[in-house]
Amino acid sequence: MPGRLFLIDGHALVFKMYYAFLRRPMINSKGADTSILFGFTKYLLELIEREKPTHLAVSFDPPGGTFRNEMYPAYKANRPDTPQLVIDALEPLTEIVRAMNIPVLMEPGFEADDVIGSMAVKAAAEGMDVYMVTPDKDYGQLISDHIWQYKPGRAGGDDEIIGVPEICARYGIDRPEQVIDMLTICGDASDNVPGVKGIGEVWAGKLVSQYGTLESIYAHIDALTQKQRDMFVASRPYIDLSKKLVTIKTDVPLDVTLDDMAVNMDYSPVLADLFEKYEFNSLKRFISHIDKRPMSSGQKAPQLDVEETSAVQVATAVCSSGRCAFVVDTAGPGIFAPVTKVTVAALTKDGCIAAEAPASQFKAILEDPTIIKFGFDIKYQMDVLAHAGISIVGKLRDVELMHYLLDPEKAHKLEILSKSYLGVDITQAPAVQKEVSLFDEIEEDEAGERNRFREAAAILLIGAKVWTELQEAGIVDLYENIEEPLIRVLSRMECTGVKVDVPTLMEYADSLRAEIAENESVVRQIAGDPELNVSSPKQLGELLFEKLKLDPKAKKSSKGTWSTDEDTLVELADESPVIDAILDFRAAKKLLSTYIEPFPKYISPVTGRIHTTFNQALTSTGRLSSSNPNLQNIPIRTDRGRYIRKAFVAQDPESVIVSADYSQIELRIMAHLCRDEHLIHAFREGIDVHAATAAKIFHLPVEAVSADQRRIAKTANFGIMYGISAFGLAQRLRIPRGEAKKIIEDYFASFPAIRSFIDNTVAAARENGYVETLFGRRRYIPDINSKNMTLRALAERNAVNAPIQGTSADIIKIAMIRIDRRLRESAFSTRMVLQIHDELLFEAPLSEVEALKEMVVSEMEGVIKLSVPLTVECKDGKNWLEAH
DNA sequence: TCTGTCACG
DNA sequence: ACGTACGTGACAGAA
Repeated sequence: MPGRLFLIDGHALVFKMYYAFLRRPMINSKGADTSILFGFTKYLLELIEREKPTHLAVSFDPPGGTFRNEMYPAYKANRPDTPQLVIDALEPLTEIVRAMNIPVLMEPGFEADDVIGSMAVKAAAEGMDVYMVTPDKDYGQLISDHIWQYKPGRAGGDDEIIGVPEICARYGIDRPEQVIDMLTICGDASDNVPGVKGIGEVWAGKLVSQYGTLESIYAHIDALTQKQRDMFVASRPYIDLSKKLVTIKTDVPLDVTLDDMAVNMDYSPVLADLFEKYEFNSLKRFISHIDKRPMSSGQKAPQLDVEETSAVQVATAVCSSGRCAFVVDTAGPGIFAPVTKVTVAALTKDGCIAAEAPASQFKAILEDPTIIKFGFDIKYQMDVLAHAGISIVGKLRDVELMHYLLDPEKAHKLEILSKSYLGVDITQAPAVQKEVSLFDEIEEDEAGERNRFREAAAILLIGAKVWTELQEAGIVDLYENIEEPLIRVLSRMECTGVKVDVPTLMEYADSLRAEIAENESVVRQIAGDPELNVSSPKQLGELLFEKLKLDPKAKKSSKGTWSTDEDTLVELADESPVIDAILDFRAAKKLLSTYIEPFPKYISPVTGRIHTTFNQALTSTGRLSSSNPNLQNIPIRTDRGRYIRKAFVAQDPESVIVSADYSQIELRIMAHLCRDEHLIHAFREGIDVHAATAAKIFHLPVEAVSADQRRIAKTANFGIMYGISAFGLAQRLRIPRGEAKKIIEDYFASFPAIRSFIDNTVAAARENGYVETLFGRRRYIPDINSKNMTLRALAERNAVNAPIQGTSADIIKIAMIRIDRRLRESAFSTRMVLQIHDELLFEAPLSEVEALKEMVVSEMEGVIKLSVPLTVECKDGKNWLEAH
């Protein structure tokens, strides 16, 4: 019978999982250690998915001794005691394996080796391809044309398949059976198998290869060197015993047939119950096809029972369980809105209870460092509670943020999570109003619809599940070391705000308005239409390409409308003076309508400052974003735009703005990730990296690189990180496509490591379904296998870019956390006010500037040691413009 | 609400 | 033959 039989050495795999999780075990919500169960089960499910076995069995060592102990009492005698965790895992594991319709092979008196060996030989004789899944080298002796050893890889590494050629090469022998002679000679300290003392693997291999068998070595013992002869003779009395001990039996009588081992993925509903019990949330996808069955044993209809009770009772339950969920209600939007009430939920042995009360009644709980707080968008709640004189102390488990780490591109709304994690509809709007500007009208009507009790309970229950998923994904560290502490840092920054000088803005507004009016009239005049709306792309398109008949080569965009973006217009600049007028109009209008006019309304009457919102659970790559208003896109690239930055000032004449920014951080990260020696060298030596790139691709000495060549190299460097195409590069550099193609070819020829980094990263995305940053932050790339070439190409660019952009985001987040801590511990008055992806902005008293700069630079540069240095530029000035 | 445009890293 | 550099947010007009 043809097919693929996988025989799993259960004990070996259990021990592997025991050690894999030793440093950071998985603890479920009941406090039970599920590391081994989870690791083992996940390995099985992935093995089935990846290798598609037709037949499968797991073998465990039986309790009690085996025939080897009878013939040699010292066998495995000096093994350390089996860890309790391993012992405890065996029975539940057997239950899981059985629920997966996989037979458990166990024969009293024989080890798993013997059972697997016997089954392997038997099945191979019947025409199966057999894979013995084990890391144990003893199995090498069983390998044949139809039997392989399938060696599980170390964490993250690939599994290794060892066949006849590999095993022979490994020891330098001719036939796999000689592994027995090898093992006999070498002995096995951990099993107490004596072997020939003084002979190691190298000599054993040579001798076995030369003489064929152990017996033949003894037959030719006179041909050995004196030393070797002595060693073999000394071992003679017990060498036969050793050989018996290391020889795996292949004739154990077994009842199990091939049919019994046929893979049957129609799993028992019991399995779903077990996954529920152990909280294997991330494994449910493997059994989703059975999950849908109605009314499997013990499954309840989805519901969310919350008993509404008194604050005192809830407080008691919180203290005894050590955890709670909380939801804050405010009168109106914004971080200065007064807190109206707080709802707290807790678990008791009878279920979930919750109570609402004025914030002050829960102050003790919220400020108790020993209580774990579950919440949703905790940063906002921290902001508003701070103004009510309440701080949130202790561990923070923000359901939104945790879920963001699991898959940043999924929706993180509470009602969606409730549906998917609990099967419960909690009705209406998210737990907390977000992203509403300070002075928008308060939305009425919602209050009656929402149920804070249910929301708080849902947060608590979802929180436990999402937490186990973080453990399963191995990204608890990312949460606890980066995102969780960052919540407090960002909250402080939001509450601090930044001072914007309105008179500076207003003065500028007047000159911009004049410029806008002037250009508007020029355009209207040329158009011969006093009604023309210059801000309307549609009207502009019609003017330029129909009325004025300017080069109509571009008619792109989805709806077939004329494109009038800056690139298009610049191409046409020679053909009509109207173009320059339009461009000037647009530039001035943009500044006025985006960066000047809206700003006064964002100034808080409480602080006189602007308080942006940093969105921590939004981007696909791990960056922050800023909104209401966005302070991460204040102009800098043009002089007239940059002028806006003059309005970002320090609070008083005794203070200044300090700006610190990473130099070329993404390019440095790429250099580190791809280990390209030329790039690394340039950064280590402090050489201008774009010039160095130009020198490589144009085959010139660095001194001979022209400004234009450097510019081209700089564009190419960025392009590479974004997943360049010849078309894109050509367009950006305004050169023919052929030239762009040549540049890209020369680039990859000059930096071959980058080519393979890109290929490897795309391959990893295909293999795992996701890519990750240096700190383990994930981005899933589902389109990597799409048949749609455009989608797939985009997915490949994302796969390459996400680890670079994301690692940079991780690094500056760590810097922020450490700087924030130093600011507080060293009692600086300086406050961190903004983060702009690779730049941090501070407001500092003059007296602190020097100490601050030194501290900030050293913290930012010292976040992590890469193969290239991280360098930071730090300057100060009266305003943001001068601090650059 | 969607689209086009443009500000930033 | 196809589409064409990564990640954001805000504004104005069109629908």
